[in-house]
Amino acid sequence: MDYLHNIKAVSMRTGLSAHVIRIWEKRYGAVTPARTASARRMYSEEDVARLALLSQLTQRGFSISNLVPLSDPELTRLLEGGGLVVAAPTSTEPLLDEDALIDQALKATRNFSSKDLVRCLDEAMLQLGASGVLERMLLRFLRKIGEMWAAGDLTASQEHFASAAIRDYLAQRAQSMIPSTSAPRLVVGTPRGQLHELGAVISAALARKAGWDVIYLGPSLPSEELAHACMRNNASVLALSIIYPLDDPALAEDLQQLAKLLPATVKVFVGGPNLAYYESTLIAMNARIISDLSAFSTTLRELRESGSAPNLT
Amino acid sequence: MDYLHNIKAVSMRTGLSAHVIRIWEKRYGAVTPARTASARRMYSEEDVARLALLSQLTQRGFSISNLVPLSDPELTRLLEGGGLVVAAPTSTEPLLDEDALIDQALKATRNFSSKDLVRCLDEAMLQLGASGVLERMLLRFLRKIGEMWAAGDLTASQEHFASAAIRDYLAQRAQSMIPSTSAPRLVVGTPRGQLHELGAVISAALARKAGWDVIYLGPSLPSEELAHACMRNNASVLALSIIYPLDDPALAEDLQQLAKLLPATVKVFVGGPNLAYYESTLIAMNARIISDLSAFSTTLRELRESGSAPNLT
DNA sequence: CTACCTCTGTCTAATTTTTGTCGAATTTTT
DNA sequence: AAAAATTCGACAAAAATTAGACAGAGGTAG
Repeated sequence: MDYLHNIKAVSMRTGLSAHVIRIWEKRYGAVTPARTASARRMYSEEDVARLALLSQLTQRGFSISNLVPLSDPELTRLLEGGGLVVAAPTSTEPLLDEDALIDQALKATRNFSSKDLVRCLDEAMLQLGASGVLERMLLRFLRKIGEMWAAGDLTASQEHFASAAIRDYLAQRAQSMIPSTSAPRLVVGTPRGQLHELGAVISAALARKAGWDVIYLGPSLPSEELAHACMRNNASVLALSIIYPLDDPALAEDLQQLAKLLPATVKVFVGGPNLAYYESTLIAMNARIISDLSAFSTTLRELRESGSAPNLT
Repeated sequence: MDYLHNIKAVSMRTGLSAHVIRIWEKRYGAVTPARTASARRMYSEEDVARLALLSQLTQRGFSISNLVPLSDPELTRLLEGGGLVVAAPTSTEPLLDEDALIDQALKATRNFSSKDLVRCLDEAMLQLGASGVLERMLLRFLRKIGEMWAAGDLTASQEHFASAAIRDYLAQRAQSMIPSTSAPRLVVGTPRGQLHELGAVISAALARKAGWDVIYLGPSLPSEELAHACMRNNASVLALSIIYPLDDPALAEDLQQLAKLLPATVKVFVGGPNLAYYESTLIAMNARIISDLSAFSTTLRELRESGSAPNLT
């Protein structure tokens, strides 16, 4: 019934090293495990759960000494609330507006500093909320990067670096929501030749947040592949991001082919800074152009709720 | 009807050595097999099942002395609740385990099931440890994907999906170690034309684990960009992954140019399934070919400790 | 800006307990 | 006779314990 765990098992389950588990006990009394006759620590299931919570929260930047006085339910709330519950600890910095945050993010990108970029995004999450970051800030950031790149103020490696760092950030912090089994599927990617994946990354995070079961494919997929992935997974939406180049005849052709391959049940959404060149093609294939991410988000929610997705195997 | 097994058979079915089975009986009374008139141990099917459970659980860090007092249903519950495994009963060679995990991962990839893929990776982390997963399993998985893709058994979208899912997984669970300020820098990416980033992802995770400050650039960067990123960040190592195509003359040229652009202080490591085509170029540019990831890992640790990295802003 | 301080995690060393492996002598099975 | 199991004791390796030292990050006061 109440099995007790040795420190090794606890270490494996919580991701904390045995050293840290002991030192937390000694310094802060984080948990007080039972002891065997020979002084081995034996942890209850509750101990393990608490340590797991502490582990998650310290990884997000909370300090262990502040965490320890809290009860388990408080820790849980903190974790779920994304840290919004408790006042920011002793930050005397002036509140940054969206523009300042974007500037900071650009600076971090220029310096290849993932640490600074993460800090900036954390700050932005607090200031603007998840939807503010996804729907507005990151989008503007992305456009800005595009402009600077075109102007030669930013290198491709810096752009790639930022994409990768933001991708990792979103994977880590964006709610790792497990989509319900009834969630409709959405395939995200960029078409062939489109190497910039940040737009797709943002859309994927947004869709996950809207309760969709997202299948993320990454950049540069030919139309057969996109169509195959949609059909194989019975997806009801395909979201594409087009950023550069913005006038690729091969891409227009590819899109036309995509329209032929794709069953009519799959709605196509396309986003990008300036889709004028592809507009006629997109209209012909009945794709919807995303110009506003919050509208995209709303649409996804509506689609999900209207449940127009008869999912079968 | 109740067939009884001799100790050898039990040993093979549970993966435990005959020695261990006996000593567990003697010290802890793990099971009490029937005996023949001449004192041979004869194990029932239930005995075998219990030993198999114990074997699985000890492999995960539970200690045998704690386990023995539990009943079979309790052991089962522990196995299911504590780990994330469904676990086929009683199949146990370590080699087979790794193969089975890879098979599972391939199946998840084919089905575009990130849930299954994550579960499989969690399981693998427990069974093989982080370095086992990074240095062996994922590498073999990657090769297998390459083969299947070449054979037409897997689509590009499936390959992309797996890359993205594994990338997210590693971002989430691999310890988001914050490198110390004195950590030497390493730039990771794939050269121009190389769209498959999984190899680079694995190297990046490995390097982070070895205490390096990793700057991840993602796929397909021209040599100027790679060189620029290295110099801009005062990196001491550049790690490249080359997977497909394996005979691209443009890439060979690009590598030569890279050698010219890169300062001599930057060591170059290159990994890939079969680098014969580029070998002469790589040797000429004094790059080191990675054929064994655990050796790569060791080398990185050594380099870091020998501390030949005068870092400046 | 520097010098100090605290917080936190890592690491080492010496010791003890737990656990797995081995060899030798003996008996049974093939 | 060779192969397989048995028991027993010895031993080696792994894991856990304590205590203390140490280093990096970040904050604070001068």
